[in-house]
Amino acid sequence: MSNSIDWENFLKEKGIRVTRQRIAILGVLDNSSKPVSARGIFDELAAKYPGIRLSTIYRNLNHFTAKNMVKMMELNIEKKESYYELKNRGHHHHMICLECGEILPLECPLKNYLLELSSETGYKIIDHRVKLYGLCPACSKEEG
Amino acid sequence: MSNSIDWENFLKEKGIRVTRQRIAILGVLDNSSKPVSARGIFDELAAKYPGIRLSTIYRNLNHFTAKNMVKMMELNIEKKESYYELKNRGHHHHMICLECGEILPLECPLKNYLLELSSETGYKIIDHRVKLYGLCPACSKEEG
DNA sequence: ATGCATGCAAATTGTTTGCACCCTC
DNA sequence: GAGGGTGCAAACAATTTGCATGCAT
Repeated sequence: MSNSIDWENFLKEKGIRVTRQRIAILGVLDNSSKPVSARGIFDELAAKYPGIRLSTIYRNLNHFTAKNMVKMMELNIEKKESYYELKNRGHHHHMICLECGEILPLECPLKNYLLELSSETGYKIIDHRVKLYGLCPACSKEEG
Repeated sequence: MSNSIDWENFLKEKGIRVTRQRIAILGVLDNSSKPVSARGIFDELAAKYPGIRLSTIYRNLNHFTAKNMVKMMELNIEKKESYYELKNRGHHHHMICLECGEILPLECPLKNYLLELSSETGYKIIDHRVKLYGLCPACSKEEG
């Protein structure tokens, strides 16, 4: 909700060309408390930016991902749609309610485990994903 | 590698109609030490079952997933392709080498964490996914 | 002025669906 | 013989790509 971020400078500092569309996309990502899909971003922008195309969204999301500004993830077990989140929120994971879709951020429970595992196996662990699926208190009540 | 599993009976016991294709698909899953994609299964079967179609593979994988016989997952960060694994291997996770694609099964490090989290938050945790990405010892050497 | 970014449309890829026919129970 | 399963083709959905033009540097 940091309505005031100076995306123009943010992009300039990263050496990325400043365009209306890029600022708009970053704005949507920043305004959302949970990860958003490309289509989700598109839907929010379509009104204000009549000409905007999904390919533009995708191209920029890929660009941002490569520049390590956003993180791509799949939130649903079955859906093939990807979701994106600004990386400035710090490392965390998600718990998703299978019923209502609520998304809860979680602190990473693997810190120590990764260190141990790395030294045990000789693997250099670069990235990891953790997702929990379940029913939030409200929805689990309804189920009985 | 349990070449001897009696899939016919296996299916019958589950109340699932026995077909050549289903037995073949289960065979491929069982013979593979790592998760396989629908296309992967198709490629292995195309020779022996000339008429077989990807839609048959998908339909059956969905069926098996619904019957809780296999588990669907995405192995690659970027790829949208789903992978499938027999559930008879027990609960575990995967570490994937980003360089050579080697897949290592991992014991679940979250058992206690999930219990705690569940009682702390009131969430009923139904399922979860953990994936680690990195470089296996061999590949990390090459990178320097 | 140069080159990267965008709009637009068409191509790709993974997966699903409709329908007629076939096979299992 | 009845209903589910399969082959085949066509539909879908998410994402990518080619190309001409437009805009940021």
